[in-house]
Amino acid sequence: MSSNIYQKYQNTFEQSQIFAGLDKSFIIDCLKHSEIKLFRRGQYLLHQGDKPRYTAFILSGNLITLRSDAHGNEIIIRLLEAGETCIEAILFPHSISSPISVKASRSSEILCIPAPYIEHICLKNNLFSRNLINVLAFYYRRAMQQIDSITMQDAERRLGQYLLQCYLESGHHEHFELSFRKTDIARYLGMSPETFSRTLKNLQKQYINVENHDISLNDQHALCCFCTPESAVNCHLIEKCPSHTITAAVVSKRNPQF
Amino acid sequence: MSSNIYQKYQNTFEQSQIFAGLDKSFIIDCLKHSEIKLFRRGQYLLHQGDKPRYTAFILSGNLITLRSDAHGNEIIIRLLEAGETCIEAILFPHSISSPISVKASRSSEILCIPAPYIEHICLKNNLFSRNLINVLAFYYRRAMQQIDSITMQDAERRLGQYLLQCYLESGHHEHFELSFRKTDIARYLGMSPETFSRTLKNLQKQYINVENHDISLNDQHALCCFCTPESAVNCHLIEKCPSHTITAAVVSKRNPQF
DNA sequence: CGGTTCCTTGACGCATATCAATCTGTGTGG
DNA sequence: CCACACAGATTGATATGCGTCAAGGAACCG
Repeated sequence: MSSNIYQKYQNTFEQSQIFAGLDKSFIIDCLKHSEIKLFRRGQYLLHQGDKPRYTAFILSGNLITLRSDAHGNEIIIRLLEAGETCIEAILFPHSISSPISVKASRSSEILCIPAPYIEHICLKNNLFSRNLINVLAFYYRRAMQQIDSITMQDAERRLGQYLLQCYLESGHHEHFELSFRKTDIARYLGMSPETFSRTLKNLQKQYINVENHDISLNDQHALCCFCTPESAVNCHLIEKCPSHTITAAVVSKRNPQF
Repeated sequence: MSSNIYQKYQNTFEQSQIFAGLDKSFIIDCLKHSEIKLFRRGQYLLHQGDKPRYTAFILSGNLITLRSDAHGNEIIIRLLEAGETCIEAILFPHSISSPISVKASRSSEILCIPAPYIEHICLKNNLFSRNLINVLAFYYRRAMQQIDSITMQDAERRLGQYLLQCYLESGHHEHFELSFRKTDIARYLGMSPETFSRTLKNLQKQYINVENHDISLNDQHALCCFCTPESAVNCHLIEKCPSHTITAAVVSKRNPQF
């Protein structure tokens, strides 16, 4: 039973940060203590203000984490793919109210790992708690980048960086597609859907070709001008890249004080 | 030696999140493996792009974490007081380059806890690694709030919320002072120093009195209109508060889906 | 095929950044 | 102790990026 599920999603487990390095028996034990739920598009896993009961691991589909204010305005914090987790940060310390909502952006199979079990394996398994620390640290750093880019970069740079990231995550395919609705990507990048649309049109003139949700780069290096130290890490064309040498120079210019 | 230092800063240790619940011997052992350094105003503990060597625990003074782009523009991620830590998130996984710089905003005594020792006690002491998870989760949630307020709130609301937070942290003293330079607070709140200055002047007309870095509230509830679910948790005047009932209603309106 | 949701496009206004000048406070050295 | 210097803060004038409002168009789904 759990074994079947393990095999079906083995790749997803192995490539995830949260289960990295953990063996089959650990994951199967985790599956036995958890529940798999199906969420349809637009359905909520958690509402702002609720107390979370489990951590969500995406087996398939996409989730969105968001915050909304009293006027109903929404801002999207994260766009999640299979193998990612959310609602980890809200379990610690337990019994706090959630500052975010989580909803499915398309039909998604979610592994719901109960909060008490998470606490249990945190204490029992050092590798798991180490993984959890890595995950939290990773998303915390990503949040810093978001703050940075929202305050210091204009809409075009933000969108360009996002597209570059999609390109790199697609495995350097010059043709890829957006996994989320444009409205959601817009809110994730801190801009209105209208601005998103206009900005994409501008980029189209210079770097890319857009057809609905399909993006094609004019050439391999089309988006290189949007490279950052963070995205450079995931790029395996660095050596040949004209703009990377510049980026690298800027970063290494600074010297440690001690 | 280490024992003297422990006694001098006992309160700071006990009230910190990272050492919460850990006993004297643990902290003294930690002191023995660490080094106390003095940083003067403006001096850097870490530059963007460097590999961090330790976690910084503030014994006294103030630190600032920031990011800067190629043009020299800076944005401030956190403003830290005694008892807080930074450079924890950057140690996991180890040997990544720092996405942030850290500098002292005034003369500060910093306990520098070496990265290898942190890793060591993470594996050895479950309570410590639990604390670390709490700390990371806490700052991650704070970063989400920052993203939220930068995109959805105007300058006046952001500054009002910040002042309310200062008021609450001061222990509800109607008179308190800003612990940081106004320029730095401005960049932390995602606005220019000029906008900060103008916005503060606007608030002065209605809610508060400002004299340099000294702030006095017109009355206990002067800043209540800037209350959020996050700040409400730290407020012990909630029952009597006119605006809180409204905030509470908004939050509890949403129902869990299951 | 009709309806709904999502996306696009245009016109307009505002909040906030930027530039530039002045003012204030603080600390330093003579 | 005063005067000078400098960083920080304020203030005004101007520019602009982006949000908002409103309407039209395209794609999708039952």
